Amino acid sequence: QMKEQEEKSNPDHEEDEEEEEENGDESQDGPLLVPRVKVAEDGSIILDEESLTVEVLRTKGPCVVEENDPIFERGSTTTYSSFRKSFYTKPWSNKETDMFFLAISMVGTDFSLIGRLFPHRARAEIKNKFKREEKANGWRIDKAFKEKRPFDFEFFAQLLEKVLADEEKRKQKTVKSQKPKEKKSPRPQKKSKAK
Amino acid sequence: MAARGRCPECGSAALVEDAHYAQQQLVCAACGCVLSEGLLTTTYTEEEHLREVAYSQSTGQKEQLSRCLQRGIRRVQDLCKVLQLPAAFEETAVSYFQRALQLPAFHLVSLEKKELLGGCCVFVTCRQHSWPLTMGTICSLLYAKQELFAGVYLSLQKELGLSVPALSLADLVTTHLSSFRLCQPTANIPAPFLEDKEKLLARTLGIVELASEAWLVTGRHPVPIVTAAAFLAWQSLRPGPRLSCPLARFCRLAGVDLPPPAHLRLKELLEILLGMASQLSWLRGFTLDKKSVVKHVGDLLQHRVFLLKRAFSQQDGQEQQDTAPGQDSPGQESPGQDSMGPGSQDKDSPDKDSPGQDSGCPSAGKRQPGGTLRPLLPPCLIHPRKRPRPAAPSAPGPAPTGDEPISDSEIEEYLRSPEEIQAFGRAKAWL
Amino acid sequence: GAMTPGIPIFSPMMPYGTGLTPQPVQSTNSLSILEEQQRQQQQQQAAQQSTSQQATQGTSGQTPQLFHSQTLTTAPLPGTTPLYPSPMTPMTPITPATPASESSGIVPQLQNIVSTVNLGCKLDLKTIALRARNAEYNPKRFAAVIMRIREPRTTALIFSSGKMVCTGAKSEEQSRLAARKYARVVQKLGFPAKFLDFKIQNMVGSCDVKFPIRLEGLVLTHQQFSSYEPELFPGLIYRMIKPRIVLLIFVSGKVVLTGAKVRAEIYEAFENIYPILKGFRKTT
DNA sequence: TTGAAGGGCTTAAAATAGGTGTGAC
DNA sequence: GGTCACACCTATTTTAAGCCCTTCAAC
Repeated sequence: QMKEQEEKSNPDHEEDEEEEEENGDESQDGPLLVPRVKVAEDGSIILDEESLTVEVLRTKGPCVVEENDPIFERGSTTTYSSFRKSFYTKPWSNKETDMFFLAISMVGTDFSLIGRLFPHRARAEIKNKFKREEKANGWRIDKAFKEKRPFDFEFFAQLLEKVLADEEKRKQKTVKSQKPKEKKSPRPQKKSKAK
Repeated sequence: MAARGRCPECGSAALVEDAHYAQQQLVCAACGCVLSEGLLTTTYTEEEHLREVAYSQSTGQKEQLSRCLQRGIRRVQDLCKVLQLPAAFEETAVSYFQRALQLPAFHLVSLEKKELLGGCCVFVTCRQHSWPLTMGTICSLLYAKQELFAGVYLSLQKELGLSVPALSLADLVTTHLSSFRLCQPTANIPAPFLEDKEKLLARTLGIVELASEAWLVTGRHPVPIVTAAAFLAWQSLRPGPRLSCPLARFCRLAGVDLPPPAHLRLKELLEILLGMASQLSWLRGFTLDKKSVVKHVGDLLQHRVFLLKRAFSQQDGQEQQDTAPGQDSPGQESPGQDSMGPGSQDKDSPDKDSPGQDSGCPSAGKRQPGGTLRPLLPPCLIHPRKRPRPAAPSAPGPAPTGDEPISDSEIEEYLRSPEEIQAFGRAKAWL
Repeated sequence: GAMTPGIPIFSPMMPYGTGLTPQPVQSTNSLSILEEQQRQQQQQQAAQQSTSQQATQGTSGQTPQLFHSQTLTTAPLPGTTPLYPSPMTPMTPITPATPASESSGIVPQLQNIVSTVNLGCKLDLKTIALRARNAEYNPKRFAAVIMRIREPRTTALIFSSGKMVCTGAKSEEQSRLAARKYARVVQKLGFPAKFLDFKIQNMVGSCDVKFPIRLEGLVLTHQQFSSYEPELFPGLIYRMIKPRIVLLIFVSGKVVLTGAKVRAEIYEAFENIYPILKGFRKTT
C-alpha cells in the first residue's frame, strides 16, 4: 500500500547515522515493515535497544498469512466485539430540566443528594447534566445557585412526580394519535411554593 | 473471585465442565453462568483445586518460576494452538509474557489483568507477523471485556517499549473474506449471490485502498471498513441481482457480523464513488445515485487516482493557510486581554460556520456534477462539530494575577446560614 | 496572602517516572526559561503573563515561546523507550542558538490546569459538606469533599489531610486564584487553613494544525514514540521524550498535549511535533 | 426502513487517599 | 501469617474523534 511512500515522504531528520540495526536480514521487502529509521522526534537520535525492537523486526517475514493458510478455528474468523455497558441516559425534557435547576437552588452542588431527589436518575447523570448545562447555559447554573430556596423534599418530590406524569401522559397521546397540543397543565407554577 | 464449587450467580453446586475451543470451562448447570470465564487453560477457580500440583511443579522447575508465570505460559501456549498459529509464534509470545511479568508494573496487577496479559502477548506476536488477528476476536476467545483488554495491551506496549505494527487491512481482507460463505458453493446460497473468492478479494482490496486514499480509514475500526468494502465489491461484480440486497442481508448470507459502523463506511464510500463518477467522461450526463454508481465501480477503480484528483480539490494540504492565521491561534492571542480573547473568536465561528468550511474553499456543499469541488478531507473535517465551542464563557475582566483580593461576600455566597444548616441537616437525615 | 513565596526555588524538576529516568542535570524548568526568553514573538499572550510566582513563570515574566533549536541540534537523547534510559545525561545542548526552523505560528491553548496545595491542617469533611452549599461528600464513594466555585469556574477535591487538588482552570493564575478561594471558604468554615506548597501538577493544551494527518504513516516512522490503535482510540498517542509530554494526534489535524508542569513544555512539544506532522499531511 | 440527534464511553496526564487485591519475603 | 510495597477502584478536569445506544423524525 502506501507505506513505502510514507516512509519516503518523511523529510525531516536526515542525519541519523546511527543505524546499527541488526535486522538487516529482512530488508524492506515485506508487506509492511517498520522502517528502521531511527529518528528523533525532537531532534535527538534514538536508537532503540535492540532488545525489544529487534525481535520484533526480525520476526516479520514474508506473508505469513498466505503460507499458513489455516485460518482460525471453527467459527467466524474475525469477530467484531462491541459489548460495553449500555449506559443510556434518558434525555432530559424541558420540564425535568427546570426541576434540575430548582434542585440546584435548594441543595447546591451536591449531586449525590440531587440524585436522590430524582429517583430515576443516577448521580453520574446529574453530574453530566450539570456539566452540560454549565457549557451551554452557564448563566442558568449561576442563577440557580444564587437563588437559594429552602430544601423542601416533600414539595420537590410531588412536583417532580407531577412533571414526569404529565410527560408520560403527553407521550402516550402523541403515540396514539397526532393530537395537536393538548398541552396545558405542564407545570403549575412551581415557583409559587418557593415559600 | 468466583466461588469455589458453587455458582456465584445462583448458588447452585451443580457445576459441569464444558468444552470451548478445545478447552474446559466450568459452567453452572442451573443457570448457565460460566465460572471460568475467560480462560483457555485452567481458571483461577480451578487452580484452587490444583494448587498442590501446581505448586509442586513450580518448585520443581529450574528457575523456580512462579505459579503465576507457569500458568500464564500455559495459557499463552494454548491460545496459540487454538488460533492455529504458526509454531514459531508461541516462543515469541511466551518470551514476551515472561518479560512482562518481570516488570514491576505487572508484578502486582490483578489476576484479572494477568490473565489477559497472556492474550496480549499473543496478540502482539500476531501483529508483528502480520497475522490479522483483531482485538474483537481475541477478546471473544478470552471472554474479555474489550476495554479491559485494551488497558492491559496499551500498558504492555508502554512498559515493554514495544512498537507494534498496525493491523494490516490487506491481510484482514484476505482472512476475513475467506470465511464468507458466499464464496463456498456448499452453502445454500442463491446462485446469483455466489462469488469467486479471488475476484471478490481483488475488488475488495481495490475499494479498501480507495477508502484509505479518501481518508475513510484513518482512526476508524478496521473490520467495518472491510465489511463495507466487501459488500460493495460483491454488489459491483454482479449488480443485476445484487443491487437490491441490503448490507444486512449480505452479512447474514455471508455468515459474518455486521458491525454498526459499516453502514457509515458504506455511505461514505458511495459518496466518494459518486464524486469520482461525476468526472468519468462517459458517465457525464447520467444522473447517478448511490445505487447505480455501484455498476461502475470497476471503471472507477481503474482510474481511481485520476478521478480522485479530478473530483476533489487537492488543496487541503497546501496552502491550508488562507485562513490559517485567522483561526485558532489568533482568536485568542490578538486581543491584548489574555486568553479570554476566545470570546471573540467563538462568536465569529458560529456565524460563519453555517455555510461550510472556513477553509477558504468555495463551498463544501454537495458535489454538483462538474460544479464546485469539496476538498478531499477526513469526514470529521467535512462535517465539523455543530458547535465548535459554545459561547464565550465568561472571560470577564482582565486576566487574573492569582493575587487579587478575595472579598468576604464572595466567599459567603458559598456558605449556608446557621438556619439553613439546621434545616439542611434535618432534611438530609431523612433521605 | 501571598502564599508560598518560597516554593519556586526548587521546584519540581524531577520528572515523574519511576525514578528510573536519570535526569538532566539541569532542570527542565531552567531550560524552559531560556527558551522562553529566546523567542517570543508571536502575537499573543505576552501581555497576560503577568506575574504569578509560579516557578518559572514568574521569574521570567515571559511569554512562552518555544524555541526551535531543537530539531537542528541533533541532541542526543536519552533515548529509547521510556523504559531503558541510557545512563547518560542528556543534557546537552540545547543550544539555544539559532532557531533553525521557523515557528509554526500556532499557539496551543491551555484547556485545563491541575494544581495542588496544602491547607496545612486536618479537616472535618462532614462539617464542610454540611456548611458549604457548593460541596458534596460521599465517604463511601470517595474520601474527599468535591467543591466548586463559579469564578474561576473550577472544581476542587479537599481531603481530610488538608491536601487539596484544584482542577479546571485555564491558566496558572486562574488556578492559583481559585485555590486561594477554596482555602478562604475552608477558613470561613472555621479551620486554620494556610496555603502551602501551591504547585501546578499538570497542564493540558490543544490546537489545530489545519491539515489532515496520515496517522498510519506517522506511526511507522515514529514507532518508538507512538501507539496508534484505531480499534481502541481514533487518535495516535505520541510520547515525546524531550519535553516529556504526551500528545494525542488526530486525523483532523487537532492535537491535544498533556503532562506538562509548565506551559513552555506544551509550546515546546508542539513546535517539535509540528514539522513532523507536516510530513504526513498528504494523501500520497 | 432509514436517518439524525443526543448523551456517554473510550485515550492521555496529574495530584489527592482509604480500602483492598496481590505476591514476595 | 504478618509486613511490605505496590496495584487500582472510587473521584476531579479537559480536549480530541469514533463508536454505542436509544429515541424520534421524515419516508
